Amino acid sequence: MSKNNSQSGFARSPCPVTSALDLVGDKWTLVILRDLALGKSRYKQFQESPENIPSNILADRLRRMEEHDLLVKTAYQQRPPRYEYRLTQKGRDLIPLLHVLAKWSLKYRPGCWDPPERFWSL
Amino acid sequence: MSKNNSQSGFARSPCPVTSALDLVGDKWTLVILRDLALGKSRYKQFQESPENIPSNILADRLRRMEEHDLLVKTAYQQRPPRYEYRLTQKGRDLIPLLHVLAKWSLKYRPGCWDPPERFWSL
DNA sequence: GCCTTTAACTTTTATTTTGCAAGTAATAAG
DNA sequence: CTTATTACTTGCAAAATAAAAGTTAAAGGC
Repeated sequence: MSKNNSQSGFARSPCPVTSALDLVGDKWTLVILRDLALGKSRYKQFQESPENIPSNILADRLRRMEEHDLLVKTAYQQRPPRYEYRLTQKGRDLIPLLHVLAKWSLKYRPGCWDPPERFWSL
Repeated sequence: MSKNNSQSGFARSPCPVTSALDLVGDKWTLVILRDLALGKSRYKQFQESPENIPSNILADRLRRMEEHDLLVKTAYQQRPPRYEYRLTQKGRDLIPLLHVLAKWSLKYRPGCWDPPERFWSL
């Protein structure tokens, strides 16, 4: 049920590269972070992204990201219960990762689209 | 046998964030990149890193990274056959990712170690 | 020549993670 | 009372990852 290495909090090693990757280095977390950074905040909106994240994975990742305080989940109405997800500062501090990834892709992956202007100013 | 979406070369979408993640957004590729960036070049050296990458995965990732031109594999002697792996410019251009990850960890993941001085100047 | 060692993998067999399809809960609207 | 919407959960299949052991091609010692 848990995937972490003993008590240390580091799944693989205390290396600052891998310790971050232990939290965000999976197939979907940074995709969700991108959506959050671009202003999406609701479950449905994440599902509508072109990558088609499976619903169970989405629920699990949102849960884990909240657990690690990358985002906060709040009800924006209670009848019927509806929620929104927002990045914390800890989560926003990962946005530079998205910039590096995007710049690299624009250089080396022909055919990928240009992000909206405001992406770069996040 | 292949994991890519039709002909486009993009496994998930042409988004510049996900298109890079399609290549390096798995559990091990960036750990290997870290080792390469820090000067390791041989199979055995990667295996000795504290994260303990499984041997079959290491072989597969090195293969994929070469396939995507993130590194080149060359024999540094032929009897017995021995190889070394070196980053290409395309691979080196991913190093800023490691810097962002490490900075974030130093801020938010207490207990992880400080990288060697020369890590930051890569 | 024979035995042990080393580097670089591969193979086999688990275990875990991811993906897909369908289902559920709590309302609102008609 | 029926349909729709949002936010999920559940069950099962498929794929990825992991652990352990085995293989290949030599070198080096005795």
